[in-house]
Amino acid sequence: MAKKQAAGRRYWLFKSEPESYSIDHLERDSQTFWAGVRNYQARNFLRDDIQVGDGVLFYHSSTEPMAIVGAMEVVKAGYPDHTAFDPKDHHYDPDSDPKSPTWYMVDVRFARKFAVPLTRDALKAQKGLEKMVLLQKGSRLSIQPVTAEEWRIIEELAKNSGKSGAHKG
DNA sequence: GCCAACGTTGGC
DNA sequence: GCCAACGTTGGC
Repeated sequence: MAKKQAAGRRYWLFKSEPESYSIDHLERDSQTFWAGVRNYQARNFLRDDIQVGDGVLFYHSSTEPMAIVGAMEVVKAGYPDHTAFDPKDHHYDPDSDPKSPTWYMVDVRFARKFAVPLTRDALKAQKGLEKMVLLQKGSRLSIQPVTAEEWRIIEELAKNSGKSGAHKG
């Protein structure tokens, strides 16, 4: 029981630059493998912690506006990132041996796109999200944990901004 | 476009 | 095993 705790659903946030892969790409594809993560801390989450059924927030980074734009669900837990083995792939890593892979990925499916993106500024202004990894100064983790409480607040925000968006103001 | 924060590499 | 140099991330 060391590895698979029977704990409940857990929550995460994945970053992506929308120019390379956006929520709209995911909606089009409906499912994808989240490849190309080349950071050990993020790798550990992918390999060891992220489980089928976990909820994942989709964050658009390095864009205007930076925002959480929707949600996904994990449909396959950590397995070797094959893009590391392909010399033609942008994420090729000659040090990753297929017999003992360095890098891992998970599969996610599109759950929903928020009616209104929850911008970084809005998140920063939101009570209860002060400790979000995303909002910590200098945080560069592209795969990061989200607490159940943070998830709840964000779901609520998404729901409410969706409503008010209909009648502006 | 700038640059601070961070992670990785490599000389010693 | 330290740490300076370097490359990258990503907010601003």
